[in-house]
Amino acid sequence: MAQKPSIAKGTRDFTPEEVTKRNYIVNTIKKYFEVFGFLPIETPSFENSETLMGKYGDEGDRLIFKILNSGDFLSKVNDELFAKKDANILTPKISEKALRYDLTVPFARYVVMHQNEIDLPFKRYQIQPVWRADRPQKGRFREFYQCDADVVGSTSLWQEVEFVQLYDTVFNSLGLKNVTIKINNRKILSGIAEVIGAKDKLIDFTVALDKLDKIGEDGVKKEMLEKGISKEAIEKVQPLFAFDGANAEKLKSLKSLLSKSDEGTKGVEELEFILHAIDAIGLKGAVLELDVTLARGLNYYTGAIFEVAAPAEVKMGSIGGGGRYDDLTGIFGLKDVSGVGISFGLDRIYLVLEELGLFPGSVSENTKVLFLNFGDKEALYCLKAITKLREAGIKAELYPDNAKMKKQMTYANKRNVPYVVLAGSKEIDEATFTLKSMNSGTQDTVSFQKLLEAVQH
RNA sequence: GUGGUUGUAGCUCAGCUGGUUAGAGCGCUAGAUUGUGGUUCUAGAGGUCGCCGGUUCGAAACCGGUCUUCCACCCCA
Repeated sequence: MAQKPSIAKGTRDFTPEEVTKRNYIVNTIKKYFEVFGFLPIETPSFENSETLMGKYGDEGDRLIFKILNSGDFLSKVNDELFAKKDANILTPKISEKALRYDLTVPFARYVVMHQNEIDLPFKRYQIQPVWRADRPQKGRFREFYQCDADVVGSTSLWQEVEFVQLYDTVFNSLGLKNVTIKINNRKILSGIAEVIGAKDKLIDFTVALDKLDKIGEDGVKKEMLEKGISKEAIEKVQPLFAFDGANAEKLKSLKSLLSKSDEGTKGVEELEFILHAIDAIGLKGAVLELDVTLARGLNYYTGAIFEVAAPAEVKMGSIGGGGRYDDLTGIFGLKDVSGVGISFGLDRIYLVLEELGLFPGSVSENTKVLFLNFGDKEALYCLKAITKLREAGIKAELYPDNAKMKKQMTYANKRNVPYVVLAGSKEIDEATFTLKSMNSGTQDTVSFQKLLEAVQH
């Protein structure tokens, strides 16, 4: 006897109900991607390793799933190499492909490879699974879907404005009110680091600042000290910790803080542009909030940074994120193509909607009419009617076996089928059908036309 | 990658300081009901106690390893 089967860590099966609900989210996102003018593309689930490696930092490299070479994958490894046991040297010898880690880097590769057939600015969306060799946690899986929309070939800040609208539109349509779209600008972070004289420590500085709401002011200061940022520098950032109030006030104090940094001032101006535009247009349900502590790990962001936080009552990490990257395709040799994009975290949105009970009741795609099977002659009679119902777009099916009636009825009941049709020799002789409503328990013997009408609404 | 946590019937879980044949509820199958589901009643099936090894006269229980679950950190959607 075989062992009980299992699935790999951090992966999941999806039941028909779950897939239906996931489709509901995906279809909503897809609809608005298209309404906003984005075109769909798809890329392979695995890429050449050199396309992915080194694009996400050391931490990212560790989390990339590597694919073992096919055939004799040890053929390029000699004893000397093997004896060293150095994974960094050995890995490229035995693995030349890797599973996609996100959709942005493959998109950058796509743009470079298809540069001659793409009309800039190019707006694309992509909804595909990605894989990370992470330790699973709540809302963290090793296989999960990203839903990305990006624009390349335009530096216009109107794109950022539209992305904020897109986030607002999608989450509003999903019934998810009170999401917070946090926005910041990489140039502001750079500017702050410059002003306090810690420009070489930009990454450490932003990573520490990012943790403010998690470990508090003292925790952040402690981490900055540990990373070698001077006490005087930390002193100068003090205003950031007391940052509060409306976006306009925040902008004002940022302006004075960064007056001596060209880059920082540029960042504030960009942010101001976006905030003013959104202010003038208005949002349906989301709140746009300037958050100077928002950093995001990906190193390629150069301008605006977005992150969407779920409603406060749900304990969940971010359900979306994105930003502006001025030179993403530069890593593949195509200079001066600016991009900006956002991502929706499908799996986390699912968990949030589930927790808040926001899935509409009508997402089920159930069969509407089940015809019971009393034998081949009766089944043929039923299938003719079923064919006509299907032509009318009604989900109808025949119970495949001539099983006991109780069994067939139980099946209909469990499947939550609202109507059952019984047609035996009596009905065949009269050219009628007995239609039973499973909800009320009542039944009537009717003509096909009446059956169709009854089932149609 | 670091630290902790979890695993017993299809599901949710009991199972005492190690001691006969491992239990419950729900679900499942059959019957009461020969062309009628949900409710009720009756009966029944279903477990190598995650896996491998060790301690012991004896292990679901104790020990080691491993896989898995969930959580925190790291990082991130």
